[in-house]
Amino acid sequence: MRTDTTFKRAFNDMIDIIRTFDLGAELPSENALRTQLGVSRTTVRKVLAGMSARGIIISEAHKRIIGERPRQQERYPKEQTLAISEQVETSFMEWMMRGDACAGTEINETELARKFGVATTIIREFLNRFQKYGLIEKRQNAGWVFKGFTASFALELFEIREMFEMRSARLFAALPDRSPVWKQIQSMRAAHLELLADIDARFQDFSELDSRFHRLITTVAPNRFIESFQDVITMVFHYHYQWNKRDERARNEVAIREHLALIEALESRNIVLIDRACRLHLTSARETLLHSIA
Amino acid sequence: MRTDTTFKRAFNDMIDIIRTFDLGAELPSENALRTQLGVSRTTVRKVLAGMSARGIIISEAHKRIIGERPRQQERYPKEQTLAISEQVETSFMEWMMRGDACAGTEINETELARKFGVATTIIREFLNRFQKYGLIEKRQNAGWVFKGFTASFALELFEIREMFEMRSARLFAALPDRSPVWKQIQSMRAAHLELLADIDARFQDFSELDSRFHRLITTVAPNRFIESFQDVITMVFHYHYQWNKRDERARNEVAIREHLALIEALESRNIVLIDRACRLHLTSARETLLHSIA
DNA sequence: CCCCCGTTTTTTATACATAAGAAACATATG
DNA sequence: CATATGTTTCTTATGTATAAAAAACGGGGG
Repeated sequence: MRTDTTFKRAFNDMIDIIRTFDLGAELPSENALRTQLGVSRTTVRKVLAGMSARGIIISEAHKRIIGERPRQQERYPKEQTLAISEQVETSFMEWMMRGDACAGTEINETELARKFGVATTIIREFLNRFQKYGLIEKRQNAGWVFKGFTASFALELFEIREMFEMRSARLFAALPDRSPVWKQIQSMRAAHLELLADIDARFQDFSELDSRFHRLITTVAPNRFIESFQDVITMVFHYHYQWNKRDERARNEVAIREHLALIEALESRNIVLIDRACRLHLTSARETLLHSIA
Repeated sequence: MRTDTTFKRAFNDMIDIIRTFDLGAELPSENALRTQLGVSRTTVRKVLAGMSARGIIISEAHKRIIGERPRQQERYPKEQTLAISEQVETSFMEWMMRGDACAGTEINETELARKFGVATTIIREFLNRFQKYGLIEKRQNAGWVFKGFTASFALELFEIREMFEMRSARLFAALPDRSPVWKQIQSMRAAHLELLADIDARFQDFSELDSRFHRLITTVAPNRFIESFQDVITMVFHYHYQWNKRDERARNEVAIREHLALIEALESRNIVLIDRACRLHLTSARETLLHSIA
């Protein structure tokens, strides 16, 4: 049966919303909450009911009042807020990256389902979606093969990445001054500088910033296929570097500086500079990845 | 429960194999047949059993002999040899291309399952795989949206296609004389000329040749992401033009001539010529597609 | 030993069931 | 009559079941 992760996530989010109100304040309408929480009204009502039962909310005639400040410990644990399909992703990545799997390993749906403690349906669905990352391949009537997180995977990945990103970066040169992107680039630079200033403590935050930066660059001229490919890159970096922490701090610092150089080049509108900065960064990122695979 | 399409397909294939033997001849071993038919030995045995039951094969002590020439009418009909998941693909494409769906249409798993007469599981699996074509998008907990077979879809598709194909075509310039690809290019040219000579009767064969040609070009430097993108292109052309037959003959003839020009350019090894021929063909293909969408 | 075939065990493809969640409908209240 | 809440209906996420297909096992001959 379906898990109630949506409810639990909404419940947790609701705690945060309630904390912005004073005790005794009246809550917004169900519909307003629905929009804020990004779930259906059905779920909102379930959350409200749960909070009423705990005394956090008191339902009076035609209104709901905050009766008690919710405590953080009432939150549902993170794991329970993730749909099974999301948990499977993590489990699978871990299985893969941990090195339990080398190139050519056969992937057995039943076995994975057992190992992860989920239904086979979920595994199939996951594998079908995961196929797009280019790491597994289906064989008719006979399961899947893991193709390996190999050097050639990295090279093929970066060949495409280079095409896509150079294409987007070049488009910056022709971007009008009034484009809102320049503002976003500005705040992107600020975010990079901030992170750099506190690099020793926060170097782990880079991964997410990296993804955001590269996605920003590609948004200048949206293309669904390029955006979909960004998912591949994000996945690779997110999970791969989660299991390969070597030189993480240094690696990220270098990348930040390269990003800053690229930002400067973009702002110069000089296509030669843009090209150079972009290629420099991509080459360096590729070498780093290759290095960590070997 | 699982359908026996594998068996039926193998059965049909087996008829063809048997027809290459004389009456009374001894059949190859189960293992040999397994390789020829591309199925498991379990299925081979089922096929053999079925043929024995029909008197086509006579099992004697430690050997099997052909007792009767199988008739074509004993073949299972084509539909019964397609896995449900394959049939769903066709049904879905038809539903989409017929125009039952316009941009923004919400796709309802349950409804599709009912409409196509299959289990919801299959529909979900299909949609998950189909996602990569960029025509549908998933919304959390709320089904899918059809984004429409629109002009912007075609433009985005061709932007990528151009990057990929120009990249591969350019690589030809540096290809050594002894590369086996040149031979394949030669026979590709022959196939084009043949088709052109008989264009009035065979213009419908172009679609498949087109796909093979473009795939050949990309094989010079294999990249799993580019290959996967070829699937998108193949799908688009295959199904779209199945529902848009306008000017089909003329359209295909133009494309064949463009292919021949590109082949010549490739063989010249002159990067400028290659570039021009490649771009010319892609531009023309794009315009044709755009034209047929409008 | 190595290939062939009969048998048994596993795994995949597909159907079906059901609680959670979304959406639609209905009613009430200002 | 517009908006908020109560109720009903429909859809999705996930688990379970099972026949078909694949793979593994095992005994005989050459």
